[in-house]
Amino acid sequence: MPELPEVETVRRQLQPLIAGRRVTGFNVLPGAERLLRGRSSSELDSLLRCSRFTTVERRGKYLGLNLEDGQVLVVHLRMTGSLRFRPRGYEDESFTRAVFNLDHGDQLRFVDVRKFGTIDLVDRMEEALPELGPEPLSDDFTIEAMWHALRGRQQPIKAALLDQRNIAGIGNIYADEALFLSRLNPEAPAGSLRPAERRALHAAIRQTLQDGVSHGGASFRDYTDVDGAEGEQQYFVRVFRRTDEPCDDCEATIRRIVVGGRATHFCPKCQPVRQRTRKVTSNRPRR
DNA sequence: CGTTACCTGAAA
DNA sequence: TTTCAGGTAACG
Repeated sequence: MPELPEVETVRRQLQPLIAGRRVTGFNVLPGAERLLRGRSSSELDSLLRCSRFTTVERRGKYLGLNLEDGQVLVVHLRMTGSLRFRPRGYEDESFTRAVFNLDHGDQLRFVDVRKFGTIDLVDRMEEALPELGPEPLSDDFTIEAMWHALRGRQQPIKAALLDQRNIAGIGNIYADEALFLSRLNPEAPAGSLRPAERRALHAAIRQTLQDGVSHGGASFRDYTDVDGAEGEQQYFVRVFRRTDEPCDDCEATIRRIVVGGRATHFCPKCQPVRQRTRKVTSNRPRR
């Protein structure tokens, strides 16, 4: 569920809370063993015990919790996961799947209704990451870098934005929002964008992700921050989950279709289908 | 490329 | 009761 802005919100909150804190124990609750992807709770417990957290990094939708001995705890929240920092004596919470006990009795809890989330412990963060495209909020995410990731692709632009190998961190909310802001039809072939459209999309991606971070992420259902609080970005969306509501800009009715297997929301008047004027000539091989 | 599976609860 | 869900990997 959480996308780049939600994960970045967690990163920013978590780092000052756990930096310098020592792990006194770790355990996965019964029925959630898959979270560790084949490793055992006791194995992780012995590897983590007595180590101190330092900084927290983010790459796409992945969090990297660095430990002073060089290990990195790589966490992916998937659809419903959340990391919660809870002080000593805080009440138990439903759907807690794993607990990091910290010094002074505080806990870092991994709460995840659907149990899709993952936790890996590695020596370098990259070891736990799949192939990921550029960071859309970094300085090197230029229009050219974006186009390099999209050119030659026949797939719908919506699907291309969701593919983490193209650009890291965009999910269903921010893909729909970025396409609305740039007035692009979600089904337009990714490789068909003209220069003006590329510029618009690039600006829209950065704008919508930055807005999401500014508002502490979007809580449509399960997302909460490190304190269990909701974000505010859901109050600012232009199309996401606003099916049958009037468009803010033109009053046309927002539609919901399925693109690349995902619910897709758009304004048919602001984001019309355009005639292709430029053929896709090459398919860039993916390594 | 699109579809299915992974899980569980909330909403329709 | 059925459908749907901020994600991704594994299918065909």
